Amino acid sequence: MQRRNTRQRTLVLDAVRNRRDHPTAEDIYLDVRAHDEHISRATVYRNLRFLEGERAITCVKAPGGDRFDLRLDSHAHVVCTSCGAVIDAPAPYDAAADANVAAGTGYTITSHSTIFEGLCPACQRSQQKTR
Amino acid sequence: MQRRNTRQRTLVLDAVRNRRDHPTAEDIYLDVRAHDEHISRATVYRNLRFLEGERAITCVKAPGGDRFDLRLDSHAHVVCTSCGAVIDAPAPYDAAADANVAAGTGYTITSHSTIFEGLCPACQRSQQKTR
DNA sequence: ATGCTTGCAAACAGTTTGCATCTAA
DNA sequence: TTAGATGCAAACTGTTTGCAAGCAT
Repeated sequence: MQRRNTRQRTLVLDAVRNRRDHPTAEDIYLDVRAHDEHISRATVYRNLRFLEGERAITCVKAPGGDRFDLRLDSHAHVVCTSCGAVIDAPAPYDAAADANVAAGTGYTITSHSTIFEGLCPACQRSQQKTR
Repeated sequence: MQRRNTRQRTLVLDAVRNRRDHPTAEDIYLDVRAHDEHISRATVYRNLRFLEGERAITCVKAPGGDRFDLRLDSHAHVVCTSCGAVIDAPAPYDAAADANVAAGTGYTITSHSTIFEGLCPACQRSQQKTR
């Protein structure tokens, strides 16, 4: 299998690179559309999966759909339960936990992911107004 | 709003109670179907969400769909990347992490969930055979 | 020239919803 | 009696796939 550098593939990778806010596949699609009016959603999805497989990007499984990220190291995320915003969490990766769970379950653990849930500052403010 | 104890609602709750393996909505639907040939998928989904809202059950966001659980305390899970099995992880809930992330981000953190990924013992064996 | 990639549309999985009917309280 | 609950089918969201045509190598 040969990797080909198509214009579309480059556009998708660049779109992920140009964002720091964990975009959804749809976000990337819209960004790429701004550069190429004819690219299809299928191509964007295929390339996101392809780049994920190549470990050029990673994906975060958030409620409401996958989010993509340039960061390659495992790290936790915070999701706003109101607006859906996703940011990196300032929490260290606990590698020892993987070993402990492996020992306790018999599973082979490759990694773990942690998602914190809460309200982002903006949504905290707008909820105060409402009440 | 009044909560009504319909036969269907009871069947759904009982079905979750009778399983210890984090069933999907479809699993529950099939179990309930065994007792009532005419119950609809919509009713099962509605009742799962309803019971979740009442905090009678919890749901785990696993790849491939939500999994339901009788346990009400926050706890980590292990997902087999090959067969999709979900089990409870023998890992303590780190409440201090919530406070740390809240302090570091300005978010109000309500909780976090951790999902370990790896291969269950059965899939480890079958992968060895294949190679 | 070869075969990986694309665009399109259709298929798909999981879940939710509109609506007329039914039923628990 | 009546508001909440059901069953059915259709809608919906996010994502994947079959296929003929296109393009990187």
